Amino acid sequence: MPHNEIKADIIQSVDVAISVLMEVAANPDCRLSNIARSLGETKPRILRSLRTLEHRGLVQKTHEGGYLLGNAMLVLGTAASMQIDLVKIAGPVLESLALKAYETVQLRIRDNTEALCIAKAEPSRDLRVHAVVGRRRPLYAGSSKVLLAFLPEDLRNELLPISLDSMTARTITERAKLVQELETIRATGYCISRGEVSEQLVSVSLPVRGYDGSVLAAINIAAPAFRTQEADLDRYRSLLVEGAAKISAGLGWSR
Amino acid sequence: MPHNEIKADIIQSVDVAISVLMEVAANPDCRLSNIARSLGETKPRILRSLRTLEHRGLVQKTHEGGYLLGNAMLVLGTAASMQIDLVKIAGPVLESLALKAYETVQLRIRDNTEALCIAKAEPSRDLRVHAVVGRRRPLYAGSSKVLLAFLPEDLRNELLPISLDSMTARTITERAKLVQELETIRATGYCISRGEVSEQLVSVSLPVRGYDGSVLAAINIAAPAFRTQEADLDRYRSLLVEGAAKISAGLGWSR
DNA sequence: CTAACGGTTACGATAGACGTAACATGCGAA
DNA sequence: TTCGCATGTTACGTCTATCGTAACCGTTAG
Repeated sequence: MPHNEIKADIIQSVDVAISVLMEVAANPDCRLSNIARSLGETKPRILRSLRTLEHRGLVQKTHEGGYLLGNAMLVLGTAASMQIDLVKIAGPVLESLALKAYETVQLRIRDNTEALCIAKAEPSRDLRVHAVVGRRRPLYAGSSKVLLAFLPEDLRNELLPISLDSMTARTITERAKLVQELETIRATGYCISRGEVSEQLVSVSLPVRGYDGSVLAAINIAAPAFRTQEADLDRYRSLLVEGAAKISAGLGWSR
Repeated sequence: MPHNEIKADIIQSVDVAISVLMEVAANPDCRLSNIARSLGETKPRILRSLRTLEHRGLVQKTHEGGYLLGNAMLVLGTAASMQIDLVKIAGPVLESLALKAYETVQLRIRDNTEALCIAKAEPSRDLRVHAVVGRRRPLYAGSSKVLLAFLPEDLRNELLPISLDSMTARTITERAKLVQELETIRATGYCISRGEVSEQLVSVSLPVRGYDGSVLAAINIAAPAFRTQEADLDRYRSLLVEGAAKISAGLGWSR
């Protein structure tokens, strides 16, 4: 059976069960057949998975037969946010930044080859940038570039895909230009993106450092371009400097 | 093997993997051997589970070798709070109540034979009641009684344990008295607990209803007894009436 | 030094998870 | 009505994926 060559001691049943969880998370109220089809598995297998997950409260079945994440998931989720220092410490800081900047603030980490949003805070105004915990973005576009910039050179090169897909007209797609931009980011310590990911948005971002000085995450403020002047970007930047310092300090970093 | 007789199509490997998750959630930074011992499983089995979970980012290993919940868990957790109507709708209401009452507010559901806290909001004052999402309490003591009161009679009797353990001197331990109290709660529509669960605490609670009028949850405000007058309890009660109505309405209930 | 413990690997035996196939049910079209 | 095509479910025999044992490293402690 020439199936998956590389597999390091993974329990398949658990692995598909996790896939099922992810699927339910991504498609609320989805049904057995959908999941089976999306994952390319047989229905009985998925059914068994779902039953097991339901048994433990990780998913629940609506009276119409759709599946949702369950209460145990809430419990595990809040436990996670208490256990992960980064989130625990960053939470209040993000809130405070969102209040002061009156724009959306996000905390992102690098998850393998992508940037992953793991926390956010949104201002209470009608028009605002919408952030989603769990959303992934390429590392080379927009604010996420900071996560790339401070990486050891070999790893950085490894993580840069051969071709840089352009998300908007302003996305940097030339590798050389990107490398140069990363250099600038490392020098100045921050990154400003104007419409690289989404035409109408601008954002400022800064690195967050761990106890050993390594860059663990990036915080950024994202705003609609039309209401954001240069002066605002400057303000956001200094707010972020303060916020990043606070989080980094909480993680044990002393410059 | 005279082990567990009743089991309805549960995948064991997944089941223990979930147990492992729970264990990691409850004991941050715990180690392989601990988990294996707590669960009464062999080390290799748990190691395989952990590896699989780590592979998918549900847990992560600290450089010291302890295990924590991982980033994927955060994602699933926030997905859960967006999917579960009750939490989604109640969230802002709880926040607003906590602000007005300036005391801790909790949302609880019945999970089998226990009350389970699935959301909370705490005021920003130094001395406050500490609530934990995921904490379980018996159904018959304190605020949780509302969850019992509105249940169909047969189920209610089934869920009452033979002996009511007293948590404090004020816990109701006589079954007859409890039944009478439940009657009162049903009649008045709310429940006040004075030190039934913890000596120094008082709390008021009300039922939250689903689209069909069934009681899905209970919200309560808990406060230190020493700073809570009768008038405060009254205020909390009317705040809760308002809040419960808002949540119930959000769930599709029209009296 | 040995003993004890945590983590890990190897491997062969077997329980248990697997897919196939068939059944149940509902819905809509022909 | 009957047929077709979905979804969800059960049954069952096959065989594989998962299990525990045992042995192996390291490190710590005594």
